[in-house]
Amino acid sequence: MTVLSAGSGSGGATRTVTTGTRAWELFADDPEVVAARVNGELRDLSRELASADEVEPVSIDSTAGRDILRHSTAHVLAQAVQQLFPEARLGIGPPVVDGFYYDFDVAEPFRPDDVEHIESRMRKIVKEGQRFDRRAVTDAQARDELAAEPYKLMLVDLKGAAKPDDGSSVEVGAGELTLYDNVRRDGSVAWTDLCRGPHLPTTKRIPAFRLLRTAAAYWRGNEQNPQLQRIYGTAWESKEALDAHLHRLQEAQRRDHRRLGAELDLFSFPDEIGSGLAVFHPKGGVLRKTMEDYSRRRHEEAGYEFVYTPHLTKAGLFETSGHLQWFADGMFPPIRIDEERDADGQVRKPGQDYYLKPMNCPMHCLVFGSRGRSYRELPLRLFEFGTVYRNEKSGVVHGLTRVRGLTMDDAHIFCSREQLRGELTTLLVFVLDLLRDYGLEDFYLELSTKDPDKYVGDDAVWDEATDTLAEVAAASGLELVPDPGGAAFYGPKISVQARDAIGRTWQMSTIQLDFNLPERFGLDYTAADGSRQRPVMIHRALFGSIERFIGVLTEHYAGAFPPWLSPVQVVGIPIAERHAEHLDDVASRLRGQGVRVEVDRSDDRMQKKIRSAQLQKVPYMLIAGDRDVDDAAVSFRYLDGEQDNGVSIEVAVDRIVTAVRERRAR
RNA sequence: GCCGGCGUGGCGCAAUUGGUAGCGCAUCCGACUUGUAAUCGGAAGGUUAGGGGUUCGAGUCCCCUCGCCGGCUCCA
Repeated sequence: MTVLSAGSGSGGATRTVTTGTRAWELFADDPEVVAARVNGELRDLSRELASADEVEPVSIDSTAGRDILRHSTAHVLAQAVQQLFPEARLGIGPPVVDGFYYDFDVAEPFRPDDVEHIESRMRKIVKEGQRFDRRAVTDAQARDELAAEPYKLMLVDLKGAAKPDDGSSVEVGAGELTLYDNVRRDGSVAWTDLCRGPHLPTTKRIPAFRLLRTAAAYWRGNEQNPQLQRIYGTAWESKEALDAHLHRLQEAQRRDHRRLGAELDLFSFPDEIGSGLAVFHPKGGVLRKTMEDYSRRRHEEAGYEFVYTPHLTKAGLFETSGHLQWFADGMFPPIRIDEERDADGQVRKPGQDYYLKPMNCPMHCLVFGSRGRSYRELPLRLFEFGTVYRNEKSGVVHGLTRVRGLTMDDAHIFCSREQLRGELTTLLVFVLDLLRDYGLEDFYLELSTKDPDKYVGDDAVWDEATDTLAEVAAASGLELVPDPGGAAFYGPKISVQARDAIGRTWQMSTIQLDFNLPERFGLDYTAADGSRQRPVMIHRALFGSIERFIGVLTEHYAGAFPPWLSPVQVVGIPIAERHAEHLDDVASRLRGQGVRVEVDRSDDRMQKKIRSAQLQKVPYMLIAGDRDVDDAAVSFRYLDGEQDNGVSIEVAVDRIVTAVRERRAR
């Protein structure tokens, strides 16, 4: 037998033990070890080993170890729930990122104080130190023991067909069925669940956990299935790790763009307008305008041409594009213009349906098709901050990240097949460069490829395009995550995922090939040899939606935008009223250089003014008192509390203007 | 769309078993003029999201609508 050190994957000391040894005997002196990886497969510490086995300890603070901890905690949750609510039927209880959940079928949904009771019952179970005891059973035995658990019975029927992505694989694997008994110290069985394991040796080995929230969830993730009540929780290898996680949750809350949007007076969602429809206030407006202006400039430099198209169109356009056939339920219902009849009842003007546009591409196709096109015009890059409306389902609307009215920084590139490779290469570089300029640094790519059952277009073109995307992605040096079958029916796609300041990932830009729309719109151009050729179309958006991008940046920066984006860049704070004039002079010099600056002339005390500017997250506070006035200087205070006193006005203005121009962090 | 929770001045929160809607911040006015995160005093501000019902009486109980929050499903 070979015993490896945790996480080593290879090497390690070789120890000879007899068959029948149990894994825990090997790691008895290490309390962190909660399971074993035997020949690459996770096993309970109590499982017997064979002499040829390669055994690696699994530590509770490893990824696999935490999953086991969380899954075991989910069992404790389920036991607690069934003790308190004997009629509750069990769904599934897998570990998820940073935690776990368990689904229950109960007559009454859980209430907040139920959760408290459940949690304290769980603590009792943990204290009891129940052993997790594995027992292999036949299908018939399992059905017999689980007769009262209809959902578990369904899982038994699904055995082998369990999808890895719906969580059911934690209950049943492809091999034999197993039950886990929770055995008390006195040998009595407290509770049993269908589960493939592995588990912690005992409940006592759960160092720290917390129940977080309840919610409804469809059985096996399908809307057609009944809804179960889900309880979410988290569990960690130590109290400190749990606290750190709860602190991260708090941090995410502190950064919530909905909260910061109100605090910083950036935007709001007036009930009077409707769900998912934002208005930008002056401070959010200047932020947005700055973002857009910079984007426009970069697009201009990169050879894009600007177009403008209306928000509303007759139904026919979306019949041509196919949107009405595919996505009608995501579109707002039509505005019906009734037909008009004359006195004789003859139709004078036929009725018409008009739709709010959910996408800009059909309009851009019309621009391309508005006259004959030459190969000399390609690639033709049409750009628009195009506002679109999507009838998002009521339950999904969420701050700025999921809205019903949004503005895409949308472009459609029409090029020849020969140009595709070059265009995609420069495009990806352009996209990443621009995102970096806005302060996102950490990316990975996702390549969505053909769903063989659902696509249009020529296989050869698909292959070529997909290969090109893959090459371009590889050349970027970024991590590439394949998403097989994830492409839309009309073409493959690369999406850029960005990690923010606290490590969350957001889907940002998409670069999507389209073999469908040029066909549907009958677009063509005259090639050098005089033949008519069909262009390939690339859809691309960097921000995705500007609203959402503002939301993401707000959370990324926790509202403390870098100077170039900050709605108010400088606040002048006079120590006494007599110093205000001096700051007005400085302010007007800054304003002359395009800096957004205010002088706080309120009758608050200076300390209060600092606090106000701090809460508004203004990057530069310029403070002036007698000393500064005498020296023709100002004193800097930055958001981190650092000061730089007695800086000459000359230097101060230059420092700020330079930081803004170069988009520096401060 | 589904399940649950919630909706009280601009914001954050109070309001015994159904019995006169309060507080802090912000706002406005006045006083004060102070070197790095909250000076003091005063005033104004609410048909308790909207509509309907029960009741002598509803912020509180019931129904509907709208909106928000947490999930599920969805996201061209």
